[in-house]
Amino acid sequence: MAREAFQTLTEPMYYILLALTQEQCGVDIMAKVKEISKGRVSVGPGTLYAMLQKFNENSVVKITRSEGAKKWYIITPRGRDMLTAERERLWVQYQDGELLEQ
Amino acid sequence: MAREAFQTLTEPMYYILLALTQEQCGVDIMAKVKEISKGRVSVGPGTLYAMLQKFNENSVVKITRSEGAKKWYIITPRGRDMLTAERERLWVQYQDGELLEQ
DNA sequence: TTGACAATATCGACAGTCGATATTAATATA
DNA sequence: TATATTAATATCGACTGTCGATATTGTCAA
Repeated sequence: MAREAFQTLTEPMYYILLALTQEQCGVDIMAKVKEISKGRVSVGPGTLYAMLQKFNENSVVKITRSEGAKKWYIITPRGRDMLTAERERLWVQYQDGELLEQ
Repeated sequence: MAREAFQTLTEPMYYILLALTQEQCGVDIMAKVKEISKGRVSVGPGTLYAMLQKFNENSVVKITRSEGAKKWYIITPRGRDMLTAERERLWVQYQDGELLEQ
């Protein structure tokens, strides 16, 4: 049986989904990721468009409209759930590192 | 030019290094990762031994002693710095997800 | 129509993950 | 001493995701 997809989100995935809490087209997502991460993270086109396809196939994201090749995306409820779960996981992982302080 | 190694640590890497804040051999690391993560994370041998080699080559970890094939490892100061940096990154990424709450 | 541009899509090389399996070494037992 | 058992490490191949370079597609202005 196929392993559950997107068990833990990678950093690019996380910021792509965060960007898609508002409708955005591809290039806007790249800009938005930079904005949300205050310049720390940048996602290249190879990663982005491959991921958008995978996310779309898995109903994590959906296409809202398209003009020619240009497409707009937004996160789905399922995607939001994944994002929330991932955020909690980040918190737990951060907490598990507390033994560094000792 | 080679890209800087270990820019962001993956979840397995993070817990392996956390386990190595005390001297451990391979199988003990696997057990320790489970313990630290309260059962949430488990690292298989394929991931572990490949990573230990890479970490060792990059002075993230060092071998303290060996008996036959069995080796003990511990984190280096460089490894500790990486772990601290990664922990801060996790916190930042968590914070960047705050816009989900709005 | 053509040229420039904006946006999306694809490509190949690479890093890391994973469980299954192989190898190695120490120990127990006949 | 041989041999079986066990514990631990090491390797393998398939797979997912990343990345920047490049190709493709579509739009608009001249």
